[in-house]
Amino acid sequence: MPVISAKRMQDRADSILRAAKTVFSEKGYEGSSIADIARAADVSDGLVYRYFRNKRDLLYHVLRVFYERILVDLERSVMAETTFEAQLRELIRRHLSVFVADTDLCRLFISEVRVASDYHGSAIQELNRAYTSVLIKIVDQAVAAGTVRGDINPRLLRDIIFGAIEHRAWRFVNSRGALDVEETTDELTALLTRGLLAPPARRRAGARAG
Amino acid sequence: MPVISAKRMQDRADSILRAAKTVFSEKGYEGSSIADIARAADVSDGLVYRYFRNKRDLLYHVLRVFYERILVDLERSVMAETTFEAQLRELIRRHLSVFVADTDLCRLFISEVRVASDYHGSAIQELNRAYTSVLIKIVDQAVAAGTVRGDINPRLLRDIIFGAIEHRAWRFVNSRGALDVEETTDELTALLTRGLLAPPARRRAGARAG
Amino acid sequence: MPVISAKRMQDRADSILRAAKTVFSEKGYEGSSIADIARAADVSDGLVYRYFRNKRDLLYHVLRVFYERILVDLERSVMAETTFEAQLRELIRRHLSVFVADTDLCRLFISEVRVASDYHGSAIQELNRAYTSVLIKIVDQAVAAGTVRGDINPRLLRDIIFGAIEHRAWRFVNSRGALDVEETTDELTALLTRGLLAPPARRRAGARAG
Amino acid sequence: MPVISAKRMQDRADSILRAAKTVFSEKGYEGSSIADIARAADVSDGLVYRYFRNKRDLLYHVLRVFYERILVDLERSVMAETTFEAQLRELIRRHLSVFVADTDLCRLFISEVRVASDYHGSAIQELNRAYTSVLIKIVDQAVAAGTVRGDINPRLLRDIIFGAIEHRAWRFVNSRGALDVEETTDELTALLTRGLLAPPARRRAGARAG
DNA sequence: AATGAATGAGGCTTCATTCAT
DNA sequence: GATGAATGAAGCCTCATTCAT
Repeated sequence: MPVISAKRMQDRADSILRAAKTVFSEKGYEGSSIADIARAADVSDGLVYRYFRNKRDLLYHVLRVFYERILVDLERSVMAETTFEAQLRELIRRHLSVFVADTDLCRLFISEVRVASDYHGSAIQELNRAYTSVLIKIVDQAVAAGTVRGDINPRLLRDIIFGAIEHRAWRFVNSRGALDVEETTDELTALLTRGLLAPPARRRAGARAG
Repeated sequence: MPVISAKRMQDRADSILRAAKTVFSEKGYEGSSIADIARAADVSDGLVYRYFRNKRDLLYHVLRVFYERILVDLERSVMAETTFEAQLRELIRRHLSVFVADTDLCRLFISEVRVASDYHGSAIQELNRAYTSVLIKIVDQAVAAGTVRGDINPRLLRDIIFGAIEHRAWRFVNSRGALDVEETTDELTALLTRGLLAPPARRRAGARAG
Repeated sequence: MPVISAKRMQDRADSILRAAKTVFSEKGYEGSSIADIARAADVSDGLVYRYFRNKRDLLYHVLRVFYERILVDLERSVMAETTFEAQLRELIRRHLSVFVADTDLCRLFISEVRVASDYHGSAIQELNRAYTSVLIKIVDQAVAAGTVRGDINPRLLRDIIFGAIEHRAWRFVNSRGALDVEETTDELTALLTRGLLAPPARRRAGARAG
Repeated sequence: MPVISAKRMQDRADSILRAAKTVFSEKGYEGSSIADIARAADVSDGLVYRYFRNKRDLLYHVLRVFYERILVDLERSVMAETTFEAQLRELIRRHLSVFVADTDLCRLFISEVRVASDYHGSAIQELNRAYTSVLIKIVDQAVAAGTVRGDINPRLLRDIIFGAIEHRAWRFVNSRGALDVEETTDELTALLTRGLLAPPARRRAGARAG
């Protein structure tokens, strides 16, 4: 017989988690204090420790919830597309959207977790792996189908795409500018699929004549 | 007449800067204390404040020196190449090398500075801009020369390249694996120039016949 | 009509008391938390406060039970001996055995209670008095019988004996060595009854002659 | 060039040490906070940590100073006596005096340190050993000289004497009664040297005739 | 009667920064 | 110019105790 209902407890935990998400996002991990979070959750300092082992644990839960949210439907919606290019475009669009919608959490992840010594091999890394594995999968399929060149290293490609998006989104976000998700998606997809180089001269023959 | 010579002052400042670089690199910004740095520089705590406004200022100076170092010759050595692809390859190689050689400083930059609210518009950002502008320049030239497709957005390309390298290098660095600079340079250059997609079928016809 | 039977209440109290004994013994008073004890007793934190006023009260009850246990039969078994020396030996043996068997409780008593400001005049002190009074009694009888010198101060003797045993046992206990109860009993009894000094020379002369 | 004179620093350290001695003595180790001690020393909390590694270190320094003080001249003054009995008496007197004069420190030692897991093998234990070794020495000499019975175990005797005194003094101290050092010294010395038992009857015959 | 969630004070310790020397 | 002693504000976390359920 719990003293308060399970729902009430869940609410409390959620409330602390939400508060932590907000505070961490705004002030960074080191810059946030448990007292800040407790105050934001309208809860006593001590209660935070009933629901989370310590400050670090709280951070991980925040990021776990985040990852679980962005993972939902990712694979399904990407695989719903039929061509490699459409799949790639969908993945890029979704990932850009995450950055636009959850900039602060992305920053948190980048600046506090990926850097951390305990990241390698952690549950968070596992979620990250699950997230990026969707890309690996579509590239493998496309290589098998002959759509994508066989000398492509899927893991390098993964780093290119996620690194590029992260960088791109970050810049916009921090310069407080707006990122046009659709346009960026198109440009990035085009660049990746077709490459930088102009087509061979014979196809441009007409242009040369002009 | 200064009580100590200007040269001696410069030596002191350098010594503190060097110490700060080491300590920050090893322990991160929050993890380092002024006392740590002063001890490493064989100087009193108080003296640090004569040369640098505060801990944050010290960090910025460390990164400034770092940037100035990696900027040296960058433009010259890239422009020394004659084709766009060679220029791109050179830029990628150099940037990958920076990550490999100065992992800790890169981490410092990524986790402590780019995140900071005072980064936008700062002197550090200016250096970053100077660093990345080399890429913009070679792309603009290549577009003008018709080597690179005219619909390429040079700023997007910049984010792709630097984002990709950062991501790639970071992964290797944190998984304690070795990053093969030459191989990664080749793969990344190839991917960016030629794109992901396999050439049109008619070009493969010959191969198929073989 | 109580909601639970008196017996059940007693069981609960006993269970808490047993848990407290274990936990206090293992971790010391300050090192133990009510939560520790409640968990060990398989009971809620709050219930502890229904049976005991507070943490301190719990400690006193633990020690009370301890004292009551070691008091049982003490007087009877000591008085069953017929000579003073045998009575003294029995008392020493039993007290040494308590230290060996219940080291942790003894430590608890020494370090947490005897020191406490509320000890003087407390129920625990009363039990301690009852315990040590057995010694006073046999000494008084032996003095009356002429077996023990009349100038002996029984209270000083009491402190000597209990202090000596405590000291001796403590040393062994903390150095993780084994204390030989029988040997220590013999030596201590001999020393106390016969004193330190060698017999006068003239008595040794005869011995030497014999 | 120290910022403040060495003397000033020593004064600070002494002042903190004195404050710690007082506060620990009054409230026990666990009951004292660094803030209490800093306030008593009229110093900031942080300064305590410049002079002492941590709270425990502070406790050990307090006890070290104490031991060094009571060790001074102990051996010299005991060995100045010529007979075993006089030496023993001197040792007992001095030790009783320590308890009377420094009750609180004795309590501190007994309740906080001897109990501690880090006592065994510590510097404090070494000081304790030095202190008690004086007794071992005079007993060994007396045994060699034939004054003390050869079957006496000097280490057992040490525990008897120090245990007895500790117990005796403790009781008085805590009952706020006054301990008569001279009287207790005499009684304890007599008891230990001559033993409890009345002399054989034939020797009392003469006394009876007297 | 029993629970255990909730409180909130308080503990130890660190450290950026200042300023008397 | 240089020192490093001194400050004091936080920070994280624990836990005895209470009280709504």
